[in-house]
Amino acid sequence: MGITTKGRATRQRIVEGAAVHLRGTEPGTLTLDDVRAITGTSKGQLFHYFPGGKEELLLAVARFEADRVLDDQQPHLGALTSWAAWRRWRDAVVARYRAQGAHCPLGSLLGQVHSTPGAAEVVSTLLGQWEGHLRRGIEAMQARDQVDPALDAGRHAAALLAGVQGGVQVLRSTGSSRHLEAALDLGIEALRPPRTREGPADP
Amino acid sequence: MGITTKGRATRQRIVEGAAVHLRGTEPGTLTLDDVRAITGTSKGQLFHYFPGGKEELLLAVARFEADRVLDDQQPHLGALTSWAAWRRWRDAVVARYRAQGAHCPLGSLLGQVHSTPGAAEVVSTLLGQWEGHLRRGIEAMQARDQVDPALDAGRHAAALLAGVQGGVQVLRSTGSSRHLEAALDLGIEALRPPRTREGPADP
DNA sequence: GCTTTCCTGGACTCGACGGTCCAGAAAATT
DNA sequence: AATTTTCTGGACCGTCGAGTCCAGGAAAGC
Repeated sequence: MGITTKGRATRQRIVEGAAVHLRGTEPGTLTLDDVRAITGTSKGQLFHYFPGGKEELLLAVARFEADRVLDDQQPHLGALTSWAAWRRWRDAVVARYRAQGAHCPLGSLLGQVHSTPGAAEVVSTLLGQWEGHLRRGIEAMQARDQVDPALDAGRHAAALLAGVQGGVQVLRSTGSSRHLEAALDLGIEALRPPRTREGPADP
Repeated sequence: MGITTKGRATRQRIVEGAAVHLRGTEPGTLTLDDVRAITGTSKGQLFHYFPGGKEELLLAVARFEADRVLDDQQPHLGALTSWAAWRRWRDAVVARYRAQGAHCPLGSLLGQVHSTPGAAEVVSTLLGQWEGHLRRGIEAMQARDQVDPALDAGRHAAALLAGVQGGVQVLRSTGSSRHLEAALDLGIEALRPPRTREGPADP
């Protein structure tokens, strides 16, 4: 009564293989036979590890990809304590989504495993964590007197997150990162004090 | 050699019926038999009017819905010439997407008929028109000295559009309009002159 | 070493769904 | 009224893909 090391490895191989395939094609076109072919497994194994079938597998992939989304923005996202850090984060986001072009795992998941119970939870968690990082970043800047303390960190974090999400969506549709960059730049700009737009120097 | 009035009506009935169904369910679950059932038509008619099959039908629905998106924001979106008009537009957007909750036609289309040739064009056109309205609105405000003429209208329009798109996406996922409202409010706020945050009075 | 549990492979079922076909009704055209 | 075109209904087909089943191989436990 337990799971062997070999079993764990196979399960992991399935999830990662499916994730890779999902990154290269439209979601919804993914078939279990695709997964079989890519990961070198059999139907038996698929249903052995994911008794809930395709939906359970997709949800596992969703969790896997959700983790990657924030990881790819680290270490910048976790330490937004200077204007330079914000700049690096902004560049990392643009670079990441430019690179992946038409396929945002989050977007794919949002569009695909939408109405299931656990799926909404995965998305909510991801968005919540993302926004939390941004909010704490803004608060850190406020604590350092580089951002007006009267500014509502929660609102700005929410707006910034929305801008990034929308920018990525437009990027996926049109291939241009113009909106993403505009949303990021103006969103960050809005944090700077209105009087001295350059703000205190960054060591 | 021509199309009869009856034919036109049937075609329209098919498109609208499919659109209604698409608004109430996940896209991708739509089957031709669903459309048949809803619109009271037969397979023969479906392929008579849409020889390209499901894809052509979906594309027709996409165009139909894309028109609705901007129409629903009128007349506000077409005349953003005062702060009050911006406010009305903002309220209209929030109300519209709150009401439709989990199903944004644009979002559905983005996620569904993604990779086809004409689909990208529909989305690009819609986004382009939307952004154009916003840009002209900002320029109109600049012409009236209510917005700093040095401000880059194109960039702000792009960022605002991204914020709306992302806000709607979050709304679809979490059910909360917090992000959408934050993105709209802060995006519009960013247009106001920094010195006099209240701006000239609105007659 | 023997038993029990876990792991793997693949053949098979079965339903769903897109798409085809054609015959006949309804309009339009002459 | 005859004829041609368009419209409509529905039976039919082929495929594809999710999920089942079970038999045999590998580990783990005793």
